[in-house]
Amino acid sequence: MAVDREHVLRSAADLLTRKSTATMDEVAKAAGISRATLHRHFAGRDALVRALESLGIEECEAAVDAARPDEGPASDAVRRLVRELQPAAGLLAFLYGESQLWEGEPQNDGWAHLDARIGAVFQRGHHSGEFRVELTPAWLTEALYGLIASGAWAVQDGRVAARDFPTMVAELLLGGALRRETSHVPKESSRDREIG
Amino acid sequence: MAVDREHVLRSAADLLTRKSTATMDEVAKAAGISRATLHRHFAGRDALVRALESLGIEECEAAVDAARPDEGPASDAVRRLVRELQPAAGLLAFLYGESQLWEGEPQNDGWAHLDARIGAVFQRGHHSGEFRVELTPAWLTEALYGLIASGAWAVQDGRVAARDFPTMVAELLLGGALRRETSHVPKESSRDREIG
DNA sequence: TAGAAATGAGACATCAACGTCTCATGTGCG
DNA sequence: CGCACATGAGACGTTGATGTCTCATTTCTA
Repeated sequence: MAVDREHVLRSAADLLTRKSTATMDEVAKAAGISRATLHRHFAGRDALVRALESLGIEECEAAVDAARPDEGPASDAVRRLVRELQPAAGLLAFLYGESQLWEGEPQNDGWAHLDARIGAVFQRGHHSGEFRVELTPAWLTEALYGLIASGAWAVQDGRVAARDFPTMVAELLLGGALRRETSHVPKESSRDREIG
Repeated sequence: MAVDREHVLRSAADLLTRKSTATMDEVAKAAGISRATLHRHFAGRDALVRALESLGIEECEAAVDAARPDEGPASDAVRRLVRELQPAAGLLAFLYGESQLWEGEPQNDGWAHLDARIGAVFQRGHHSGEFRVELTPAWLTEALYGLIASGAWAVQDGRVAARDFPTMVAELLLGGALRRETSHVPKESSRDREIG
């Protein structure tokens, strides 16, 4: 009976990832509930997007936690990060596009916290000498979001296989960020394969 | 008297890059004309976006031409390409986001032509052994668009300096695509500096 | 200069999405 | 069983953007 708020948000995320301009009616239908009920749980479109924003931040924070960003080489941390972020990639792509519209509005500062955590990984890579200093942490963070969004869309349109997503994103990003002498990009250490 | 169609399109591109949901009224104001006149030149919002699409394709094609994609090392071709594409980056970012909405609609197949030309550069890099084969040309092309869009937004929000745009985008992209033994990224050859 | 053409300003109807509301139905719980 | 509550369906008014139209004004041109 009681609507599963989580399920509604997941459905909305799925739909809005594919069609960011979807109607409240479409969102409701996608979740299998009526528009009235949708409005009972989310005061309006804004409230829904805010909720999705919170969900996205939660998922990303959880992904960063799971990626153990402070452990081992920064490059491995980035690989883990991309892998952990993949489930949230679609939602992230939607929110990344949406964020271009919030001009001066009081946006959720959860993003700032997330940016800082991710930026710290790149910064760590700089200090350890793993990453090239020409590319700033801020830009690498931005590029990570951008590549994840591009990857999510490419997967959705069938231009990239879902199973290749982590490799495509992480190896492209790292190749640019990683300073290394050899052309061989190491496989992920076996320790990092327990999940994938 | 006669409205400068080019100027209207430029203004619209500038505005829509910053605010993709801008109203026809806002577009008109940004171009310094009345909404009525805007409608006289572009039958509606769709027509305007179509025109912007054509403009974007034109500019990209011109940029690819100017980048001499078949000359010299593929990596240098990519650097030239990014540099030539920078002026169109904002428009490209808008259209890239917009393209996520056209599901099955008959989109301008000028994009296919452009994709093919850009993809060919990466393919050339694969065949010559410059680029890593793990990253497909299709993905590299997608990533190029994504990074240009990310770069355009980062510049607009002041997170990246405009003058650093070509370096940030090209070096990140190439570092991932380029197979090289040394960590030193070569400066652009002096031949390529005549424009920048 | 006079006519033709283009523009600006604004009125107007239309339409789609929104948000609110009501009422009947169905489900869970005491 | 009977009550309370959540839902579904749909009506309703509102809003914002769109597209069309008119008319006075300005600008170009013959």
